Amino acid sequence: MQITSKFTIAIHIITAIDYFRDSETVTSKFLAGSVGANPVIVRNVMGDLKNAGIIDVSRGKSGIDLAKKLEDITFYDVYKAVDCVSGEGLFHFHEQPNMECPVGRNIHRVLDEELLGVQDAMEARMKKVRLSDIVNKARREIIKETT
Amino acid sequence: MQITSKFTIAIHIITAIDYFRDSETVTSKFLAGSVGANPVIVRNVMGDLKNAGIIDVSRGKSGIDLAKKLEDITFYDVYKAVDCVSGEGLFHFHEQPNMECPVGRNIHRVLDEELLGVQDAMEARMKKVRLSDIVNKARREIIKETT
DNA sequence: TTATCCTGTAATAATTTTTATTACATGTTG
DNA sequence: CAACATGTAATAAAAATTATTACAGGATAA
Repeated sequence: MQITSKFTIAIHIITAIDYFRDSETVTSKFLAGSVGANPVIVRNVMGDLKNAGIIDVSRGKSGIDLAKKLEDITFYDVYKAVDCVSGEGLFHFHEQPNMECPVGRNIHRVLDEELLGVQDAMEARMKKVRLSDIVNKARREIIKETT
Repeated sequence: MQITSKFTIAIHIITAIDYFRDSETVTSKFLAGSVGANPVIVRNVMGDLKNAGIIDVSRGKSGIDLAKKLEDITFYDVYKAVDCVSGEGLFHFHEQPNMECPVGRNIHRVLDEELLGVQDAMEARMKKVRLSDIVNKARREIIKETT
């Protein structure tokens, strides 16, 4: 299993919004072209990012913009915004342990604490990555191409 | 997305093997009963654990046993054994970023390093959880039930 | 204000991944 | 040899992810 591509799509979108802010009118169609996915997928991710207060979107010809400074957006914010692990947690627990069995009826409670610890460690790391790091790095890479 | 239930099944299996070691002949069918999954699923997980040197399995009536001490088995060992994230990494990258677009053709390279950092943090945490912790806790919970 | 463009969202379908099932060959024990 | 278990392939069922179509409704500009 893997974490949905909605996450990398969201990061891609934010990067593109910033990068093309001055040169293009950024729409879901434009972004879909850059991402290589369907415009509706992009609009759904845009909706998530909008609800999370990360981007500003309005209808009509206005275009899309960032609602926060890149320094103030972390991987974690985006991960939460697109709801990568829903309410279920990072680990999918097998659904029907046998309640007649002493191991079966206790394993869930026993494991949950440790599983959550692992998830917490991942999320803590995500809080340390800022979108400004990503965008800066992308700009450097793009400049490097032309030399 | 979530990490496959093969992982929690594997932990469940190891716990049950240890718990029932003295009182039952532990077979894939027996384990499948405790886990609440198909015996073939259990046998596949058993195969993974066997290949990783975590359990000993033999055909015929011999039963299943642990190949290592519980203190020497970590979440990470099990996670690697059942190949939770295959070769692809924890994050599923959208597959077709547009190579005509400066953002599109650089985003993968730019993100990969940070995504790997997150994955590493998760795996590092998994290396700290020992199966002995789990089994001990399970035994305590089971004893608590009877009081 | 009206034509145009774009977002929001529902409904549906296609694809991929997980999980389950059936079947049987092979090895082991007594 | 008989009884039982694992190993594994082939297949199917179920669930999750991603894509597509369609259209209502807000925003903009002439």
